[in-house]
Amino acid sequence: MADPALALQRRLHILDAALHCFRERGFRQTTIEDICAEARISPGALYRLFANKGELIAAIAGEARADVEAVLGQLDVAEDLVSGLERLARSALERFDADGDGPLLADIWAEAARDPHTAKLLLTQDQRIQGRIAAAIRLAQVNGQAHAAVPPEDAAELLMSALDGMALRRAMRGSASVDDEVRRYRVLALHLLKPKR
Amino acid sequence: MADPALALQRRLHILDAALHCFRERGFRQTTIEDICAEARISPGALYRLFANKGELIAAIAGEARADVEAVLGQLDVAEDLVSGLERLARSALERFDADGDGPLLADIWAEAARDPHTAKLLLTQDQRIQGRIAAAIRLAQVNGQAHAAVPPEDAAELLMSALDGMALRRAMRGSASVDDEVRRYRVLALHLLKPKR
DNA sequence: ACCTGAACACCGTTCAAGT
DNA sequence: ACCTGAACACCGTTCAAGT
Repeated sequence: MADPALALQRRLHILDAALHCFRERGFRQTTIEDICAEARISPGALYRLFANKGELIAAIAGEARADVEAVLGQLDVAEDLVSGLERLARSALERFDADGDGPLLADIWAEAARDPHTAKLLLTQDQRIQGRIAAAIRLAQVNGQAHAAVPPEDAAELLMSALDGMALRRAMRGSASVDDEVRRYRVLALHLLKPKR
Repeated sequence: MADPALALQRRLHILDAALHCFRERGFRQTTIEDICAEARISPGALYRLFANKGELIAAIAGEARADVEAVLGQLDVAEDLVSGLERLARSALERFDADGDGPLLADIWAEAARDPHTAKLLLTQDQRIQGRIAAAIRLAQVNGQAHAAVPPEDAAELLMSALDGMALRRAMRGSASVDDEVRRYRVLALHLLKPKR
């Protein structure tokens, strides 16, 4: 490989084309030919940079949820833990819409359930995200903002699971009002973190 | 079609073979040839009873979650609403395991996110299940078993979403202890339905 | 009326031939 | 060193030929 920097750039170019196709048609239905057409290269050129279609899928799967991690910064900035979680939920639910990346997210789950490599990738991410939320809960407890009868780790897992479940349902339905969903999610967060005495 | 009853029987036989293959290899990776070998028929025979592979997938998708509906009967029998929900969660989490039907469930979500026909099928089921849970919550409120600061429909949706999210995560991880997961789910149900006064 | 299985079109992947 | 694009193996679907 003569120029590693150039190779990386070409890889990113191809991944960009792949993302575009996967979003529109899903992993199964997009062909290598589709991706090559979108990236304006030949199959041979693609296979010099990626071993097979699965490698493209794994790369995209890792990227898609990485964006969620970026939103986590909002948790620390928020004036209130529950408001922070509400914002996190809003951005996730808005993104993983039936008309947006919802179907892609569903594809990613399916891929992870069958391919151990993708599974490990997503699990590591999940644990980071969950840890971050658990830390925010602990902080809120210290500040007296949260009573948290539930252990922080358990609460974090429940909050993530519920958000994933809601996002999946949204991917299936036409896009119902995000506001209603966020309101429901807020209720969940309140009940888990601030039980009435 | 000479004998409709025989045709139905043959359809069921083929669907049985398809389920077996889909469970093991997933929708994408199983070939028509696989299914034909499992059912001991020729491709031509299969295509006289099913229009295409998608029809097989849709049929299996509809069936897999129908079993969950059957478990709902436990809700009414349970001595306590939260215990009933706990049992529902246990049976769902046990079934949709990484070594069980978890990967199949993930495939089904992905299919529903792309195919409107499958989506409508799952949504109708979901609404029935949710309605059933909401009704159980309302009953518990009347009996004074649940305080339910949350509207029954919202609580039902949150409980279902969280269960789906947890099941998906289980499909990805190796099978962690079901007991821990069920315990967490119980905590969720308690906090949503019985806020401490 | 129903089936078989060869044939066809399509898709993931490779590799001989080019620059 | 890198690319092109024809070629190969495989898979979903069809249909001529059989019973």
